[in-house]
Amino acid sequence: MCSPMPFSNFSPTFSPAFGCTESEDMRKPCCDKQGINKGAWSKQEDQKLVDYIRIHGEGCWRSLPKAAGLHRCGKSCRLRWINYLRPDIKRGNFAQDEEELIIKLHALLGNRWSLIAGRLPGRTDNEVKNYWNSHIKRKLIKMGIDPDNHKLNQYPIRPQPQHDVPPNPTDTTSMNVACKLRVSSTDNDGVSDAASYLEDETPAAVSNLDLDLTIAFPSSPIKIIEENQKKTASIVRNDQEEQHTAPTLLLFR
DNA sequence: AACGGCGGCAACCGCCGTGCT
DNA sequence: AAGCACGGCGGTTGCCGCCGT
Repeated sequence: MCSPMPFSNFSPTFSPAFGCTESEDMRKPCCDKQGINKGAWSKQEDQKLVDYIRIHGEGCWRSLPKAAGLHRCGKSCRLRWINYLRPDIKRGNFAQDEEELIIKLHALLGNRWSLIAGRLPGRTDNEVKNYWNSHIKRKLIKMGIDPDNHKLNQYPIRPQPQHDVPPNPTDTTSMNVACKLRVSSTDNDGVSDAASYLEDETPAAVSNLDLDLTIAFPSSPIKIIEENQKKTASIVRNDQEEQHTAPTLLLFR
């Protein structure tokens, strides 16, 4: 799912089908929900799971709880291992570059957290998803950016310079901001293409992902010309003015 | 000090794709 | 071909700690 499994060859005794004989365990429900612990994991449970996977490796999650002496559903064990116990988990705050990468990848892939997390070594999909929902989403909303489609859905909360033509606040379509990506897709319809594009890349290559998330108001040809003239003029303006005329996502400056 | 609101995060739920019988 | 179980994924929930009143 995410980064390559460090324990894939963890133990020479690893057998993917450990405790998973067809006659005994195949084609049975995941768990009968009876006598199954739920909720937070205790240290003892964590230790049991870690110890078991250290010896036997991952595989056959359904039979794992029984084999490891855990009163948990296999899914729960898998989740606990992947999201918390794996030794390559990078815990702690997200770095600025990680945050930027998440935003860029989300613009490309949407809510495909496992794909996004796969580009962030040591981060899990759950962690990325939580960070997006609790931090980034709010941040973007504050900036007047729709976190779902990465378009400007309201004018950024900042004083407007007189020389700029303010968008009609009642015309929401004119407020749309296109995220221009230098990859094959330019909108959500291209997500699958972009996803496959990403999937073919190595993590190292992704770090060079050249995403231009400059945003611009879609307009008529005349307006586009006017935009270009403004942009050209804005080059010689100071940085503060430039922020008003060329609404680029601040995060990518 | 007590209480309530809020945010962060771990964990669960339910669906889907895949592979096996 | 159909049915079933498994693994994986995204959405959602609920607990817990922090902070303000």
